[in-house]
Amino acid sequence: MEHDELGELLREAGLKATPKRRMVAEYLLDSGYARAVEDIWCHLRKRLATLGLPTVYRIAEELTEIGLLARIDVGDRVVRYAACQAHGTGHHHHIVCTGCGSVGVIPKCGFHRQVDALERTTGFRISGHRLHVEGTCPECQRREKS
Amino acid sequence: MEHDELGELLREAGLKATPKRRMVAEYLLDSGYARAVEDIWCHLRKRLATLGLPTVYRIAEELTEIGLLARIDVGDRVVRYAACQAHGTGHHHHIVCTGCGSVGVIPKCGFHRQVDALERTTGFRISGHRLHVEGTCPECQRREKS
DNA sequence: CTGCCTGCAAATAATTTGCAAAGTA
DNA sequence: TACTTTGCAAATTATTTGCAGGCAG
Repeated sequence: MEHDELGELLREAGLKATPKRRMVAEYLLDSGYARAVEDIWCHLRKRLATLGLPTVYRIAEELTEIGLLARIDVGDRVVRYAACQAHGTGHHHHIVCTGCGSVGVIPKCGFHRQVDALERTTGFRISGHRLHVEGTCPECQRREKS
Repeated sequence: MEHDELGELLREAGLKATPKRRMVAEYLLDSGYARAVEDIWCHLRKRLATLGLPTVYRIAEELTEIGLLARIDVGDRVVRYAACQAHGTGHHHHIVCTGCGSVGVIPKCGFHRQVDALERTTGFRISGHRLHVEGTCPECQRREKS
């Protein structure tokens, strides 16, 4: 038997490697898109009819907690999840296609360089930040031209 | 009579300068805090019992549309609104105190310098971004020490 | 006076929770 | 076996909508 990477990741995090957790993780890892919980559920239900919506909510949160997924907030008040391709590589942000929801990685974040100056000018002690970038992915650009 | 700045702003935007719109705007302009719609409503209702919650929702959105308020998204799924102190001064972001909700301005945003490089490396055409910074405001820092 | 504003009541819609049954290690 | 995970049904909660009456310009 080969290295069951996903299973190990889950168990290391103290989660049991159940089929449903695997399904959700694998679906998003393969897809490369940010998906609403309901979308994930609709898709996976075709394979496994007994999958419950609350379960998908719970799993998505757990997988986000352990860094496997990223919460993507497009601004409608629907939380989406995407495979965090930069899982384990440290601080980074995501760029999301407004057309199709595909997600890219922004590996370097220049913001930390501004933090000192900002703390001085605002008086705030800065504890964290979140950058949301949107645009059009290469594929959707191609589609536009036609 | 003096310059009714707020009234003018509203009318210029094509909105009637009604007392309720003024109340919401003035409350947030004075407060300096990010407030959930329900908080705004609870506060203003003491003065004006007939104020409806849906009205506050509508007004907050309108005032955001015209740039007077800013939508603040703390990550719980409750939309908050704050006076946009940098109203009219162009692109900027906000820093929000996790303790009390007070809001500061981040006048300069270094992100545009990264856009070109990022478009090249990701292939995305970038159309916009949103930076959310959190921290502890000076007052809450003082309070912590005691 | 005319059309924009607003209150109220009710509808949505996403997400959460309780609990008993089922599955993993 | 012991503890985690999950399904289902129902509850929550923020936000939205429809519509009749009210108010600013």
